[in-house]
Amino acid sequence: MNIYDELKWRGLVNQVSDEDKVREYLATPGRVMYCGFDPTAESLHVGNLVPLLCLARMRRAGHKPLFLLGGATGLIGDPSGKDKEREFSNQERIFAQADKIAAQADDFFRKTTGLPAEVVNNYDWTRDLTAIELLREVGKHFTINWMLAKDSVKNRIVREDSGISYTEFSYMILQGYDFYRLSVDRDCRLQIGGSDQWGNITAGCELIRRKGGNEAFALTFPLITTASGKKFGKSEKGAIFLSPEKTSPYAFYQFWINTDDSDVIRFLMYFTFLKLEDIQSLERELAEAPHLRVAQRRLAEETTRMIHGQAELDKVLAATAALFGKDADLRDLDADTLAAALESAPTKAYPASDLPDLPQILVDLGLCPSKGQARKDFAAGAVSVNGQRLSDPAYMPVAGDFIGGQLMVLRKGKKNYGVVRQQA
RNA sequence: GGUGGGGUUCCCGAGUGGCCAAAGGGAACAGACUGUAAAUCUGUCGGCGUCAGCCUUCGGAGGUUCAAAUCCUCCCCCCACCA
Repeated sequence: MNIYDELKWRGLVNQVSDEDKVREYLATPGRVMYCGFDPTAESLHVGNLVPLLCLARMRRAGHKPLFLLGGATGLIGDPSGKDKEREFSNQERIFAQADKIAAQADDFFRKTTGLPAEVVNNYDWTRDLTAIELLREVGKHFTINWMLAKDSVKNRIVREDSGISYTEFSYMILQGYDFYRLSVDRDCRLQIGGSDQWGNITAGCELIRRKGGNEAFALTFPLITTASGKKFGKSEKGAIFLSPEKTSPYAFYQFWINTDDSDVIRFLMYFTFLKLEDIQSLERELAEAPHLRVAQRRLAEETTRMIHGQAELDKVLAATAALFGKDADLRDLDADTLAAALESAPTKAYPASDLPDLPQILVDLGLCPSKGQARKDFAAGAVSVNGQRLSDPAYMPVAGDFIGGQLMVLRKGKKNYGVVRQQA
């Protein structure tokens, strides 16, 4: 099947500049396409997964996707989808973040396609561009009238309270120039991106056309939403990052396994490489036995393996079985298994002789924001020690509460764990 | 520059001298029910606390008062209309 049609049944096509021509373009293997990522953080997050995966899908379909790192555009600030002008962050920081993201992209491509990522950085061709060159070679091809009509600009001009700086206003020109350069240097004729990138992408198509190059195409993905209308990709604790340093594999897996029934089938299409018939069979299982959560498990496994690898997934599954399994009595487990299961849970060590009270420990572990709240949580029956609910905040743990003489497992709510260790 | 309207606890938004840690809604957290889902119901929702109370908060700085988010003065910021 043409990769374009696969994107289509997965529900990943929001807008295309020319459906027939894009399909035709993608019908021949070895085609080049790109998607840009501005290094505005030190790690990509699950919100970047759709475009990232799409590049991998392209390669798996025999094409040559480019991962464009926005070293230059990251210094400017994309107004798309933002209702306010943003602060600059300094250049060193952007570049350091760019290095991390490049490494992350590389890791992702090796895991999903077996080959390293092909990373290009727009700073490389923007760095030496003079203002005169930019204005003569690029600026001349854009009319202000046309630029003002773009949603990203219009939305900001309409707002009396924010406006848009000339810097951010110019962002689309730089991104357009990227596309132009890649079309000339790499014969890249397709740019993909989130739905908010439509204006920026078509700016590139327009520039390429006006400068007399090949016709170029735009394709955007839909905005990923959840059935409940919440923003996708945020947990209570904030964004879910792909970097294990910022979001542990355990937390990553938990994010996916908690997906709503009403979202999970869609997400399997967006975020996995599973075939349509496999997803349909999961859909049937979900309908027949929702409590088994087969679809959610599969989604969490596929995504965790994709990002963190099989070895990390195995550890996460062991931890999950220990903490949420049917007959998981924490006391039956040996301390080592438990320690491994709770590897990513917050841990605190105290001298055996000088243990603070439990509310203080909950605060230290970050499970409760304050001691007052911790006491309220005790009163509400939200706290358990080694799997046993405990309602007395004044309870002082004894030696026997430390499994294997080493660790005590605290839980607040249904799924917030912390580990207390005894210091010798 | 002129005139008018504003800045309240995470967000929206009431409150115009004591009954205000401040209505209501949202978000969030927890409990019940479940399936580590959704919906629903219940509770909590500034900090500390031996739950009596203490401390901090209503743009900022002063002042009036026994007592201020509420009154006065100055300052900062935002919005609307006019120039």
